[in-house]
Formats: sequence, C-alpha cells, structure tokens
Amino acid sequence: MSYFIHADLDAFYASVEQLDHPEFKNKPVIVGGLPGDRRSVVSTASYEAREYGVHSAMPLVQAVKLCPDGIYVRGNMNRYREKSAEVMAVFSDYTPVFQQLSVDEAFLDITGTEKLFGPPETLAREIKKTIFDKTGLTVSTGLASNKYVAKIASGMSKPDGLFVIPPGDEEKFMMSLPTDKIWGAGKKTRELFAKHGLKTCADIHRLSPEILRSLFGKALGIFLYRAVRGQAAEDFENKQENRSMSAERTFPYDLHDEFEIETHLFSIASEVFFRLLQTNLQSRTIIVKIRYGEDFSTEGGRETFQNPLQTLNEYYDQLLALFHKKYQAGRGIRLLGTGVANLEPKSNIMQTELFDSVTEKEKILEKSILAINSKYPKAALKRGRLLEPCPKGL
DNA sequence: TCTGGGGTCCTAGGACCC
DNA sequence: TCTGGGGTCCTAGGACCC
Repeated sequence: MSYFIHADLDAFYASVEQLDHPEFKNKPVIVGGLPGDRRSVVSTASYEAREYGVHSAMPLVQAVKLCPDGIYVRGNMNRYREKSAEVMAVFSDYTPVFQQLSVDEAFLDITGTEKLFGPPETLAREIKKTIFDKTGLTVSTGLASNKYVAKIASGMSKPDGLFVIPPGDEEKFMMSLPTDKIWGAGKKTRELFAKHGLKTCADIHRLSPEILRSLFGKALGIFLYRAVRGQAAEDFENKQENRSMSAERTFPYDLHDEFEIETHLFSIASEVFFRLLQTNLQSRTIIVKIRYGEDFSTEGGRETFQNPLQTLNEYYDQLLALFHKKYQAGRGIRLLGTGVANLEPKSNIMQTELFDSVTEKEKILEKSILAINSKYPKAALKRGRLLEPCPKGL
C-alpha cells in the first residue's frame, strides 16, 4: 500500500511576516503591496485578514477598502525562499522521496516508512509538530494512497489540520465533493459545469468518457473522468521542468514613449538572460509579451532560431525586432514581458567552431557585466547595447 | 472590484516533407 | 488534374496553478 502526504503551509508569506514581526501577530496582514500602489494584487492574506473578505489575487485597492486598518507589506521573496528551504529540509528528514510543488507545498511519499516512524497518521502528526517546533509555521496536511487525493484532502484540513482518506475510500470521498473542489478545474471549467448542471463530482461520475470528451475536450475530459474516481494521480507525476524562463513587468501608468519602452525591454531581457546564464541551459526561442492598458488585451510573439542564443546583444536585437513587428504603435502599454523557451542542456560542441572569438569575448564580458549589475541594481538600468562592437582599426 | 508574476500544459491551425 | 494522410515543427492564445 502506498501512502502520500500533501503538505501546504498556511498563509505562507503572511505567516512569515508575522513570525519576523511579532507585533503583526493576530493582526490582519496583507502581502502584495502598500496602500496606494496602483495595479497591485494581494499575494497572501493572513487568516485575520481573510475575516474581512480579503483573499489572494484580489486587487490591492479592493483589499484596502475592505480592510483599511490592515498591515500591508510588499513582501520579500528571498526571505520566503529561505524559510521554505527550512521546511523542505524537515520533509527530507522523513523521506527522501518528496516532490516540491511550489515554494509552500510538497508531496511526501511515505510508503514503507512504518517500521521507522510508525503508522502514516502518526508520522503526519509528527511532521506537523516538527515543522512548527523548528520553523514556527503551521502546515495543513492530507494523507491518502495517492497524491491527487492527498492534495484535495489537505485543502480541506486548512488551517493547521490533518485530513486522512483511508485506503479504499478514495472514490467515495471524491464523489461526496462539490465540483469546485476539483483541483485542475478553474473558473472556465466551473462555468461549463454550471452550464451543464454538474454540481457534484457524483454528477460527473455518471458521465461516460465519450460524453466527457465531447463536453470538455480530449485531455480535460479524460482528466475529469479519472479525477472523480480518485485516480488522477499520475497526471503530475512526470512534470517536465525548465521548459521556459521569463520575466514581465506591469507599469503603474501606461507607457507611450519609445525610449522608455525600449529601456524597459532591455532591462527585462537582461534579467532573463542573466538567470539563463546561471543555469546549464540554452535557448533557441525568444518570446515577447505586450499588454495594452485600455482594454487589458494581451498579445504575444515568439520566434525560434536555428542556433541557440549566444549573447544578450543577440537576444535584445531579435527581441526588439519582434516587438516592433507585434506592437500596435501608439497604444499605451500596461505590461511588457519577455522570455526564452525550448530550453535544452548546453552543448559546448559547436561553439568554438561556429562562433568566432569576438562572440566568445563578448560572452565573457557580458557575463561579468551582468553579474555586477545584479549586485548593484541601481546602476543597472542602461538602454541599448551592453557592449558596442569595437570600431574597426581602433 | 479593475485585474501580479512565474511557470506548465492543451488546442488548433499552418507550413513543410514524404 | 483539383487534391490523401501521417509526421514534425512552429505559432498564438488560453486555462490553470501557486
């Protein structure tokens, strides 16, 4: 028999803030921005703040209206990652087979640990206690025979709970749930459920695979068929990683000025390229993303090349060309983004042959400049080329 | 309400080749 | 002439997750 725990930290960012600032304890803490920040969104609300109706993804201005006396902070990802690492280290003390899903949740495969740690439920309680003792954070947990059901169970144990689904009860448990508990069916799919009068998982359970496929499409249809039977565990078993890398920025006021637009494009591209350099990956595809202010519409563009990108100069050249191909000149820009895709492990085979020594020197120089820029971000914003080609004969 | 940022996967259609 | 089918690669947009 297999056993999985899904563990999910409660109101993670807000809890870390309360931990680091004891005066925030038992107060409504909202992470995501300061009152007055335009176009921000709530990232995490403490349970005290949720009493006011504040929740994740809510526009910050609305949160301020609901909870004017809340404690607002922009947040500090580095600190949250640090705390996350402490938690993950505890998990790995109990099982080597654990899968981190995001900064605040993980699956633990505890199959076969009974001799060491006792029955699964006992172990789940011990893990919760250890996390709290060592990090001061509370964690919601679900225990089941597969990951999917464990994930749903942990969601129902919030906050600071443990929800156990005994082996054999997976299908019965799923059937008892309303459709909005299905992990993997979001807003649009729930609208479809409503349209077809599907209120509970049992309603979906009655539909044949063929009907599900015709209503929801191939992949989603099959997924739903399995999900309501408590069998959808393999769906995220082999999630591919490192397929793309991107950065984007929403501006408090729409951009119109070309110089400003290009400056931001360069700055965002530098950030992506620097992150790419810190991996052993390379990319042949660049992506641009533009969101217009007036109607919130978003457009993308992408281009794939024969050979992997070598330098930031090259990346920025191509990006700028692609941007101007897609941009509807004159419209105000709310968001700019760029990224690289088709990531693959770096191969050094062709490089020395295909690329001349100028490119090699350029790469080395760029690398050190980007490293300096990341250390002193104030000095980093610089439009145009990082390095101009050396004029001939000088 | 006026809608972040960083990801993954799916769908549909076009281009191209055999 | 007036048009198959499979495979692969690519693009654009969208759904979803945390």
